[in-house]
Order: sequence, then C-alpha cells, then structure tokens
Amino acid sequence: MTRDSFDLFGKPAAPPASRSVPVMVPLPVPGPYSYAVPDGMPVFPGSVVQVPVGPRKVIGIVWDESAQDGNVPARKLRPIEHVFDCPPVSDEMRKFIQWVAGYTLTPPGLVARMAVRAPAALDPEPMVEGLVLTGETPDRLTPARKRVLEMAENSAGWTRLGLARAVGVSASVIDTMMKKGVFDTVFLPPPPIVGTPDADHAPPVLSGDQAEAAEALRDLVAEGGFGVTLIDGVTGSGKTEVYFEAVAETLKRGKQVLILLPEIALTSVFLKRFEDRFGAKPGEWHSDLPPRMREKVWRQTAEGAVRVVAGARSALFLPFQELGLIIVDEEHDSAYKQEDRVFYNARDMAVVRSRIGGFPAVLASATPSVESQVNAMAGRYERLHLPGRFAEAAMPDLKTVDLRRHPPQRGGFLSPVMLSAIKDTVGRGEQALLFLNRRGYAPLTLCRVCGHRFQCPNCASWLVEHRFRGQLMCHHCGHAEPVPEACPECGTLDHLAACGPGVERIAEEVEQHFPDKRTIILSSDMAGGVKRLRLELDAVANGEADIVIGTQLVAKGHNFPLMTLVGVVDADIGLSNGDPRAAERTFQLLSQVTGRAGRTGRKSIGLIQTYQPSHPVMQAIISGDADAFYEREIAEREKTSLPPFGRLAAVIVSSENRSDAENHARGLRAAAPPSATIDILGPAEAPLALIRGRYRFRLLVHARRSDDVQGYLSAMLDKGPKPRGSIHVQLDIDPQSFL
DNA sequence: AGCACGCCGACT
DNA sequence: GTCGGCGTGCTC
Repeated sequence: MTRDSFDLFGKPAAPPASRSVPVMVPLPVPGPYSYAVPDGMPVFPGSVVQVPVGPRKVIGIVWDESAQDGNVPARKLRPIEHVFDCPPVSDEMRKFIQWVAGYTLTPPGLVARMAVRAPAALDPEPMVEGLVLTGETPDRLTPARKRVLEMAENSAGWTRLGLARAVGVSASVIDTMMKKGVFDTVFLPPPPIVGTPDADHAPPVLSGDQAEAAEALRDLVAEGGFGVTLIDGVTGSGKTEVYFEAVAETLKRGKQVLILLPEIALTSVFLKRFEDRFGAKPGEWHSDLPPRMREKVWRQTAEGAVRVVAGARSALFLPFQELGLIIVDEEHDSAYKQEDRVFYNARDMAVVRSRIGGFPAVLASATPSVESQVNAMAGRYERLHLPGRFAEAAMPDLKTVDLRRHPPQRGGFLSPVMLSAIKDTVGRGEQALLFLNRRGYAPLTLCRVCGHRFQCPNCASWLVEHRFRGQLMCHHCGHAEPVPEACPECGTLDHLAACGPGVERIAEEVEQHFPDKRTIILSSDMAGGVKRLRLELDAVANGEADIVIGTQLVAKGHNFPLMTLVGVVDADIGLSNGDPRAAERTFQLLSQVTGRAGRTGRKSIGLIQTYQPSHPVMQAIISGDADAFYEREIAEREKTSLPPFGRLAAVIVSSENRSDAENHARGLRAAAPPSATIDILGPAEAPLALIRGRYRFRLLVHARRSDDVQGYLSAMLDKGPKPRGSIHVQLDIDPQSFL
C-alpha cells in the first residue's frame, strides 16, 4: 500500500473515472452497459472483465466504443473490477455474437455469455512444477536411479509424479535424488491437452472421385475467402476422408479448424479416425466434458495451442484466435438446433461465422437437409457429390416388408420375414440391428374396460410406459408417475392395456424368439447416462451383442462392423403427424440407419417393415434414388409454401388467457407484412408445433405485458425500438437472409 | 437472468 | 393476524 492511495483522513481516494467503456453483460438488456475504467487498467475491446451488476458480479466482454450508450449519467458508472488474463474475444467473434443476437432476436448479452462460459479458464492455468537435471550425479547409482536418469535425459519437461510413473518407481526415489541435488525444479507451462495435428501424418489413399473432391476442397482453402460447400455422398463414400483434406490444407496455412458434429457422433471412433489421419487428437467439446477439461479446451483454443476442435454445436462460440475452416458434419441433423434460451441452428450460424471470418465452410451429409439442397441448387452453395461406396464396402440389399402381406403374429410386432432374417443372421454369428424410434415399452396405455387413455397432465401427449422403471412418462415435458394397478377413471384392477411397441417391448419379443442370444437395448434413457451409452456402443461395435434394439441414436455416426442385418420395425412412424419435414426426416433417418449395415464387405441386408411400401420415402430408400426424392420434396414444399419456402409465420405462446392471445394476434397482424400468417397456439400445443418444425419462422413470445407484443414483431421486422421483457425466438433457415 | 419490492389468497 | 404466490421494475 503506497501513501498515495490515502488522503489526509486515511480513506481510500476514489479512483478518477477518466474513461468509460461499454461492457456486454449477461443480462437480457438491449445492449452493453457502461463501466468506468480504473486508471492504469489495461482494457480494450474484447477484454474479458468482471463487473458488478446490482449486488452481484458477472463476467462481461468489453465491447466496441461505437456501442457506447452516451446517455448514462456519470454517477451511475461503476468501475470494472478485474480484467482476466486471457486473450481478448476477437473482433470477428464480437461481430458474430452481435449478428447471432440480431438474427435470433436474443439479447446480445445472452449470446455473449455463451462465449465466456468457462469462467475458471479466464485466468491462466497454474504452472506446473517440473524437473530439470542439474548435471549432478547421485553418489550411489542404484538401478532405479539409473533408469530415472536415462528417462530424464531422453526427454525434458517431466513432473515429479509423471517421471516416477513413466519409469515405474515410487516418487520417493525422485525425492531422494532431488535432495541430493540431481534435479532442480522449474515452473513449466501446463501441458497441452492434445498434440499438434500434422497435416502430413498419414495422408489417405483416395479413389478418383474422392481425390477430385479433396482437390476441390484444398483449392477452396488455398484460395481463401468465404464460400460454402455442400458435400454429399452415402455412408461409406469417404466424406470424412475428403473433408479431412480440407482440414489438412487449413492446418498447413497455420489456421485453426472447427469440426462440428451432432453430440452423439462425437465418439471415440471419430476421434480415433482423426488421430490416425493427423497423428494427434482434436480438442473435444461437448456437454459432458468434465469442468476442468472444459476450461483447458477453452483456454488452449483461445491461445491457439489447440489447432482443431471437434465439438457439438456450442463449440461455435469457442474463442478461436485464427479460425480458418468450419466443417459441419451430418449437417441435416436436428441436434444442431438449440431450442432453449438462445434459439439457433448451429449449421446456419456456422455459415455466418465463416462469412464474418472470411473463410470457407463445408457442410457434409449423406442426406442433406432440404434447406441446403435448395441453397446448392440456387448456387449459393457449391456442391460436391461423392458417388457410391468404394472398395469392398458394398451397399446393403434393401427391401420393404409389406406388413399387410406378412403380418406379425398376434401380440407381436416383428413380421415372420423379419424373424427369419434375424435367425439367419445371428445363426452365422453376425449382428442384427432392429431400429425403432420409440423409447420405452409402449407409447400408449389404455383401460380395456372404460377406454381411459393415460395422458400427461401438463401436455397433450400420451404417457409412455417404461416397464423397466415401472413408470408412465411424458416424453415431452418429463412428467413421470408410477404405473397404477387400477384405472383412475373406472377403478377396474388389472385391465390396463399397452398399445403399440417401444424398444423395450421389441426386446421382449426378440428375447422370446431368441432366448440364448445376447440382446441389448440402446436408447438415450439408458441407465448410466451418455458415458455408459458410449461404452455400450463401443461394446456392440466389438461384437459383444447379437441383437441390438436401438432408437434414433444408433443411426448416428456409429459404425458396427459386424452388423449385417438392419431391420426397421416401423418405417411409418412420423410420416403422418402433420410435420412438414416428416418425409424428409423419415428419409434421412431410414437412409442413415440402413447405412449402418454393409460396411463389412460381407453381404448385408436391410428390411423395412411398413404398411405403405409404395410411399415415396420407401421407394426412394429401396431404389437408392435420393435425387428423385429431393426433387419431389422440394417441388412439394414450394407448392405448399412449406420450409424453406414457407411464408412468414409467427407462433404466439401465451400463458395468459385466450382473449389476451387474440389481442396479441391482432397487434401482430397489424404490424406484420400481409404475407405473414399469425397463429395462436396454447402453451400445451405450441412447443410441440415448434419442435415439429411446422413454421419457417417461429416466434415464441413469453409476454409479460400485453403491449410488449407489438414491439416484438416490429423488432423482428427491424423497424421500431427493441422491446423489453423476455423474448425467445427461433428461426428456421432462411436461405437468403444470411448470405 | 437474477433479485427486490409489493400486493392479494390460504394458513401455522 | 402472517407466509408466499407471481406481476412489475431494475441492474451501467
């Protein structure tokens, strides 16, 4: 404490507020707040700081001077408390945050918060204590000491415990040597979490088409500048190998790379493939990363030590220093949509991120989204097509099983055709996969006496029986209750009937037919969480099961080399629920799931149980003619004004009464362009409609005051003041709006 | 987003 | 008579 900091009365002198800066704080307010900069504090745009907001302290990002609100009375200004010792959030990133906030109508502070979500990473990782040889030799050179010396001479940078473990001696050996002056301790920077990937580590052998596509991507990277490439080709056509070449080229140019994957596809298999190609693992980013690791990835990405991140959608908000390429794998996957707090589609925001950064984006999928198809057709995206599977990986032989002609036996759901195929497959020692996109035992339970159907008290959906847990669960809101013995309506005991199949019920049927085979259910509600699930997926890949009954997640990114039969239990699910994307989604799902078979070189088959074998989706799957399917689908969407061509539509979700909602709707209709359709949905039905994607443009308003609602739409249309209150907006892709 | 304040219903 | 519901306002 210097004398200068006290005045004559011994009180600290107030810091002169010579300067103030805008700071983006994690609050739902329209823009940054102003804060005083204490003298000598090194603060500039992008600095990550701690500031007081009311009684609490928050992390904020110093924003650009131009965002300064000059109307804040000087006496309100409070000083910045701390500048974190970490690289500043780049100009690009700040622009990106601002853009995303504008596009999604989210308060910018809430978007900014996603970029600084590893708080403990904001100050540097502690240095680790390391050992260096002093040149002294221990007086007595025991075998253990000799090995320690050799190891330490061969490579530097050992920690005390690391060296002991590497040599296979106890730490006390090292301790004694330290006492005798053999080692000195120094402080070393913390070790990088991953090695540096080497573009030339193991270049792949590519087929003609692949080599051509890879060349095109390399050129794109070499040229630099923004551009989007859609690369499509069936499972096994080598998309990953091809886009790895774009990664390699970017690495050679000294830039960082982001590979976005749906969370479930971030498997050890993918990481292994990357490591095989580049000789080091990519940084990993997903929701169940342990906090310590999360911090390290965040920091080392910011510092540039991590060159490639493979991550789920939120990796888009990592503070890359010099990002030069984004890959969006499985770009059609709905897991890219975030539907809480900030509503965004990471695929589209990735395109925006690369446009702002002036570098290429690559979208990859075996079954591209209709949105991306349309963008490619319109010439906004380049297109690279990888034909067929190469080498021995033949396409599976796909057939429909017409359930009208080959019905399952009473009480069952598997056609005799399916059962006999399973029998043949497991008889040969190969694996069979039965796909049913329905968790639990039965999707509907009713009373056989009075017809009572068990419904969720909060939502409009049926309660799904989970027999293993003994519960009835709502898959929409999470509500759960024990399975009652008596009907709550008429009181009759033991007359509840399970209607329809879920994976648990199929497993039961399979176990009846194949009691001596190993059957496993793979679904997202597996006990033990994601971790356990990953283990089980690996176990299946290693052949530790004969028959797998799986939900949607088996369709994604995981390869099961011994799988030679894929059976789709009910291909018709989801084709009749009023979702404009029903056909697209079903086509994608069935393509992906049937693609799980046939990667072995052995003959493999796919059987698709359906009541509508002539449906365009089934025809497309069987014939493998994806182009015809998309062509038809796009024409259909255009004709019926559905996404991505659909008219502007807003959905009001009002927790208030119907007449309030009518008032809101009147206000919105007055403010909206004539082409807009404004629908009113109640709190129960609205979330479902949103998830089903019935609208191209979705506006979810949680109105706190009725007169705010008009403001929401004017803000949405960018004419008028930003409204107050909480707004949740989700936008579907609008092919033109961000290019 | 979080938190405080303030005004009306069912309870120790 | 209080406890506590959520509607409203505020945070540089």
